[in-house]
Amino acid sequence: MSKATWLLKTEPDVFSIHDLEGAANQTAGWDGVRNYQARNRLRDEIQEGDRVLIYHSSCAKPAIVGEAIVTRAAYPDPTQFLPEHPAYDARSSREAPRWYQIDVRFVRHYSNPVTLSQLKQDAEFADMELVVRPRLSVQKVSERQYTLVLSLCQPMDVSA
DNA sequence: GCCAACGTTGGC
DNA sequence: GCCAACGTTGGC
Repeated sequence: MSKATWLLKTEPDVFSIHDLEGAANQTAGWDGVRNYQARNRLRDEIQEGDRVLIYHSSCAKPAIVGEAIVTRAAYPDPTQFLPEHPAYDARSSREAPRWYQIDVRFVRHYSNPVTLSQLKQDAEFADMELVVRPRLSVQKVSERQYTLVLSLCQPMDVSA
């Protein structure tokens, strides 16, 4: 199975790529997803070893800010069982969990985050989910789109 | 803070 | 199962 690429959105005020980098083992559970389509992708499609682009939303400069890697495939999101937690779901149960999460590990920051504004201006990204369906929090990224993101996220390196 | 887009809920 | 009401997201 070849490695797939995903884009995960997060609000940096709540959990940023810097928080991921600073976490134990630079690894964190991607919890709190409460949308069925996003849940289905987490649960059914994302595999250990897949590549993840981290996107910062609801902030001054919405952008793809770096990369992570999936270190654990889907398992029940424990926050759904915690009554005090904002992501608690009274309709879920440990016998029939409703929500799932994955674990991701920090890989790197982009020296030049790729902004939403850039993506919108570039016709190459016209069919990217981030542009077409911006509210979905777990998005697929094609190989071509990933390659294009790479070409934008760092200064030109002629020695490479 | 506004508001458009869109997901979810619940009455019927 | 439809659809109106309502809630949330997230760019601007």
